[in-house]
Amino acid sequence: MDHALAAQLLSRHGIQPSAQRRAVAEYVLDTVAHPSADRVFEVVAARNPRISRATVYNTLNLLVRRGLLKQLVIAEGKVVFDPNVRPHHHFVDEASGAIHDVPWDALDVRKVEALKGVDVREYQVVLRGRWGRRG
Amino acid sequence: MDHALAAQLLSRHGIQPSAQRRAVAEYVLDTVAHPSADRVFEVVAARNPRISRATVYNTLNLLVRRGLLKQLVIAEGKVVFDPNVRPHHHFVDEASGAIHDVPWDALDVRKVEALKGVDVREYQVVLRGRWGRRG
DNA sequence: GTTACGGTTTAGACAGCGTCTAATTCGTCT
DNA sequence: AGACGAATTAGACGCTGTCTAAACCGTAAC
Repeated sequence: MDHALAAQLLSRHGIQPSAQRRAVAEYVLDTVAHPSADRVFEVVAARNPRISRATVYNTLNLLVRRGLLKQLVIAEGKVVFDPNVRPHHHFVDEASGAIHDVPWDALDVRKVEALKGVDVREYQVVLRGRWGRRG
Repeated sequence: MDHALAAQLLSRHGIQPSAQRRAVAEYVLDTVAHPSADRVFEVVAARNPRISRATVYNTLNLLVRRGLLKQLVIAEGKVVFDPNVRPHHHFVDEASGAIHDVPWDALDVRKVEALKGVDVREYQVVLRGRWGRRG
């Protein structure tokens, strides 16, 4: 994602597009790698040494609050981020730990509405196994 | 769960039933609270002060390896344990963070076998929302 | 009963993730 | 240039989890 588009997106969501926030946004809003916060810090700091860990964490949490990013609790020991904020499922490769998106329509979940006594705000299927094999 | 039954279960799975392991098993194999490792340590240490954090972690990992317990990566920042090792789904209460089991048959997931190029070893639906409301 | 042995437990050091704070820097407006 | 609020920074801190080396069992042999 380029500089100008990142700034545009931030502004449109009420976030002041500082240089550091643009740098974070350029990477994290345009990846399918589901990076952790520390991974984002590594990548962004490599390009732009003038950024601190705290700023990366603050910016990521801000992007989540503003709906540009979604937090996933799927990987052990850390939270990862996904710029795809539309409903979809996730596949976790057990060998590599890599997380892959599975389109919403690829699976069919029924009877969610039939659950009694609960208010479901969102749901997803989390699959684990091996990715990239003859299925 | 009582002393004798815990010892029996451990032995049956090839685990020497020491006093510390029995104490951990008595609690964690008979709860629906989905406790974290540190929570297990708190509860067990309160009853039996002669146990260390390392032993609790070691015992929990051992129970997982032996199939008596399942690890869940659902809560932020920590792993939780579930003595229900049969397939089932999970509901996360967003207000309290509490995790509830949802029976396998309560939901119906279709088209998993139709996924191409993957080898699915297991899957579950993770729901988030409010538990205990008129649904 | 004491010796020896393998397995278990222990305290504490250590590393990674994430938050917080106080001080500094930045951008803008005057 | 000066002043102000917002953003950023380094580092301290707390929690989760693993590792290590030493101490501690329990049992079997003498």
